[in-house]
Amino acid sequence: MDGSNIPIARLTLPEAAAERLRALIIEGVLLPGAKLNERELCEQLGVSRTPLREAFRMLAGDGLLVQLPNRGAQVVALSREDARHAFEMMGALEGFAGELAAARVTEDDIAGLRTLQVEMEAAHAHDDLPTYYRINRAIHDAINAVAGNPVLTQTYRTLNARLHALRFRSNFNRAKWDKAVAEHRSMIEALAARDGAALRDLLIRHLRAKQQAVLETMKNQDVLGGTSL
Amino acid sequence: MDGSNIPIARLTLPEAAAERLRALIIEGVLLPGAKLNERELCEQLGVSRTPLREAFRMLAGDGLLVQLPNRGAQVVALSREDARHAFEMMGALEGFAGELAAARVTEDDIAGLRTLQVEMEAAHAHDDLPTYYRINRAIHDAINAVAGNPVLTQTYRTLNARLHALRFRSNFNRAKWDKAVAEHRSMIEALAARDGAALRDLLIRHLRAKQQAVLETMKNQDVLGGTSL
DNA sequence: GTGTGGCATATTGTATACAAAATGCAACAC
DNA sequence: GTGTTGCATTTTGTATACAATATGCCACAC
Repeated sequence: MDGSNIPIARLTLPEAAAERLRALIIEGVLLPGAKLNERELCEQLGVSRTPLREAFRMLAGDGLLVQLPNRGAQVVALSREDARHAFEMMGALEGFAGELAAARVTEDDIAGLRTLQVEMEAAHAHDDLPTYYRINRAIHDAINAVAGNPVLTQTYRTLNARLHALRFRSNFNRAKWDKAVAEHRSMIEALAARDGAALRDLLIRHLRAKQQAVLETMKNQDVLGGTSL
Repeated sequence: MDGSNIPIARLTLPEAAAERLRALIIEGVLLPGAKLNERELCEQLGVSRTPLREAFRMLAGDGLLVQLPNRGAQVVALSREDARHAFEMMGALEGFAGELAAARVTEDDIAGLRTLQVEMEAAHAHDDLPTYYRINRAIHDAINAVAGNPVLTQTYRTLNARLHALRFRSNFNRAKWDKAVAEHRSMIEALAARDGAALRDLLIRHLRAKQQAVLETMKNQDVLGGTSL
């Protein structure tokens, strides 16, 4: 026996529904604050209310949905303060991941990251923004993976999803892009040098730049929504 | 209108069931690895399967339960590695909370913490372990509250619950107790001095002591359970 | 004995039915 | 007009019924 202990993944309906909803939220099809009508969503997803409601509970646990008793679920709408807290936490998580990664990184890991960096520079040179975003995410995920702490990775992913659900359109200009690419280069160098403190600082500063850009775009909607979490 | 915008908290059945189950798990009535039979639990909690299953989803999101498709839910059984990762993460969270707290603490906060410290020393002097535990928790919660980041607090609480579910009985002796009380004293001093780095180190070291004691007791059950998260 | 097939039972997964609460609207009072 | 009451409708909350899967056991072959 022992097929490597990997039980073939058969998605149950609540899991499938949650995955679909998560995507809809992160892609911005379901916007922050949107009310989710159960009956309506059931028809669209082709499931009955029972599994859908279980999906709601899962997403609420991830902080993507807010459920109000007798008043249904709605997509989380982070206030400016909420976003600030989420980014602050994200900085701590990324910084910690960097420290761990620097302590545990292997030569193979570094080689892999250097490849990603080359691809990123290419995307940058070709003005290929979608590819840049994809590789950017891959690099950050890789650092997290190198950190080798599943609890951290899980927390990071969940919070990341919540931030993506913000649907920010920060004014992304050439100067910021150039800077970001350069920062990634520095990160990989810090990692290769096993300089945890430097990598930590780089990651936190890197994120802070994004945070400021995002919070800038949220300036006006200040007291609007605002949920507890 | 405006009754301070505090909608009276009416617990829905899934929430109530989840709260009850969470308590049962943390108090050790439901032990790690225990299989949860839906029908059975329904009778004991006096709810039907629908709300119970929603409660399961919530607790699974908190990492207190593991759900296997078609095979039901069971209380999470952390492997030694899982516990190590959880503690590692916890250290990062507490350390970060300490840094934030040092930057944001007010004189009132410090006064409150000093009071707690006095109570802790009293409990220590009277050999009152339950009270000590209560105040210990209060101090750590207070530091987290002073940090002023709800996202951090939420993550901290959730992970803390998972660790408590381990049901460790680390050999707690007089020497360790003395040391712990002294460490708390140092923490509050570091906080009063607004020395974030020092507080961070103290909190991490403080936790590491507990971690080592716990992992020690888990030495034998090494490869036994082991869940993914 | 060991292992296999197949059935009965138990358990979980999903859909639906019914209950309770919230919502919207119209009639009415003032 | 403004505000309020009560009812019809919609929506959510919970229980239950039915379907699908897993589990345990026994008979049987070898």
